[in-house]
Amino acid sequence: MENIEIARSLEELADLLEIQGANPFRIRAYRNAIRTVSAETRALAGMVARDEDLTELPGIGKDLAGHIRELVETGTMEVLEEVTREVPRELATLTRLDGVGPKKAAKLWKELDITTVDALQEAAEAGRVEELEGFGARSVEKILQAIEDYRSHQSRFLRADAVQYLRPLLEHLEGAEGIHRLEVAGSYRRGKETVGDIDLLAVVEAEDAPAVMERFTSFAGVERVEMAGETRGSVVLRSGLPVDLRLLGRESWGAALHYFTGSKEHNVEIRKRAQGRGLRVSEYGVFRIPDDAAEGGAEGGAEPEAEADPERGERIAGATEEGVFEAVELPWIPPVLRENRGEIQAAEAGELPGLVEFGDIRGDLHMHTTWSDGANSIREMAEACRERGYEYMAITDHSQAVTVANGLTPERIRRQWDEIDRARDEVDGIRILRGSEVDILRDGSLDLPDEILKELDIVLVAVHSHFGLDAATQTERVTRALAHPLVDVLVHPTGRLLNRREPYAIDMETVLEAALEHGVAVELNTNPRRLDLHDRHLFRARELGVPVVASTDAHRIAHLDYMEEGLNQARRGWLEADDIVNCQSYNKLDEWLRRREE
DNA sequence: GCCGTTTTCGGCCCGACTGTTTTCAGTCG
Repeated sequence: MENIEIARSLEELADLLEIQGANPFRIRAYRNAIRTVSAETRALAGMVARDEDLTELPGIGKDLAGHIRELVETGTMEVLEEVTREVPRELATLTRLDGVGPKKAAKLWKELDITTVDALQEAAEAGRVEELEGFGARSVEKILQAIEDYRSHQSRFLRADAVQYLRPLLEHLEGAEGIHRLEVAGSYRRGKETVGDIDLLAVVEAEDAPAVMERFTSFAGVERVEMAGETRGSVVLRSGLPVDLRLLGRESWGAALHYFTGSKEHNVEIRKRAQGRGLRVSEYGVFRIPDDAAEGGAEGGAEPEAEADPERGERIAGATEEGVFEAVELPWIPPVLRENRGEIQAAEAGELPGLVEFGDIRGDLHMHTTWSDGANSIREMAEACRERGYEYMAITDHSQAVTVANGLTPERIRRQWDEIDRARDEVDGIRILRGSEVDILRDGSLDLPDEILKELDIVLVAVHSHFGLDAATQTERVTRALAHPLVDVLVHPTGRLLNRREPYAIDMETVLEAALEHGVAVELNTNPRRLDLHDRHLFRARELGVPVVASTDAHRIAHLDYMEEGLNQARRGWLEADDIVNCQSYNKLDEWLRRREE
């Protein structure tokens, strides 16, 4: 069982418990555990099998360790069975709707016996929902809109797509009177491969705020305005991309940038850390909590806490992000690392990684040409790589089994070598390696004979068929390929296509261990639709010492530019130039490639 | 349900906006 499946079961449990009205702190504990499980790079199932202590993991205590163990061993959890006897399983999906939380879901179910999105839509259209206490005509309107969004836009936006939709809005805002600074925060700034929405921050003078908000909501590309308050506005663009804008003063810029960059998990840790130092961190700044801030229970709940002034206490930081970190005694942490995956501890110990930069890349080792399914010739690709300042490159067309991509037979490969030789003569200043993206056949054998592989400078291997094998078989298939002595790199290791295809079932921990054992590298495929391996597995590869190749899998010249943005994923996996094979000089690369001759 | 340079008991992150409310609950980020 994969960690993601464990997380999913725990999530279902947490959702249902919340609808049931369980202790909110218990729910929070479950949610913390879910984050731990999904962020963990080792397979929990393996830990269970080896009888390792799960309570070592943060947020997992005796009870949750027991639940997870039970889930791994039996496929279910008694505690989940128990809840589902009382609360219908499907009810959790209602809370996926914008504006519907556990309380409303519970009410819909108890009062109207609604458990599915379909039933909710029917009831809402029939006018039954707006009669409920706490609901009204406006709520129903929002629920119907949320249902429509849910059906049309279940997936997140590719970062690369979001960039396109966002650009005109940024230009529209940059021309506005009264905006002193404008920046995109959120998961976009953290370099995530997909974004759910866009968080914009702008510094404005208080008197300019209404006009700026008006300019934002009146942008021609806005399809509808969700809300527009004094400091916060929210719209949906025609592309479906939701965009939030927050207006703030200069003194809060750093605090707000930090706060809205997230991640939520990172922020929670920072706030806890601040609290331990007698400080309060919010999007407005860092404040010293005044001594007279009553601890006491004497208030008897008479005075509503909501009245609290967000600016209370002495402001000690907030204008810059550096200042916010400094207030909690940390160096500035790059946004790509802010996922609460150990960056705070690393920062404290002065051990933040020196993240890889585009300038560190010396070559691209995965690309296609007109020989298989690419659009440009070998020579054109070579010239384009040289223009990008690379020292070396590899031509890696498909092998024969991938017939849809016009894969190369051994005979055609030999002929291709002649053309590579000619390109080597014609294009100066770059080393052209002869390679192949060799198909891993169903049984884990390779699609080309050893006598061909031996004469290649670099051998990539990949799965392009039989995605549906069960995890054990798929893992066995791939690890068998990695054990072949002539293999250099496993490319797009999980096969995922963002928003289109889930990774195939495979135990990546076992695959990475096999790669380490056989001296094989794994790829970070920087195509924005793949970004495969993803950050957690890159992090794990680095931890184990498995080398990584970052490559574009370009099928035309323009795709060579995927490298720059794609490296966000490498940075999110904490990779430094030393961890990446194609950041090494040609001599070092050549040395590594020759290891297989020994 | 988890956790411990305030604590093994009593805490658990902070604030804005909306809608349906006459003072606040729910939801979201």
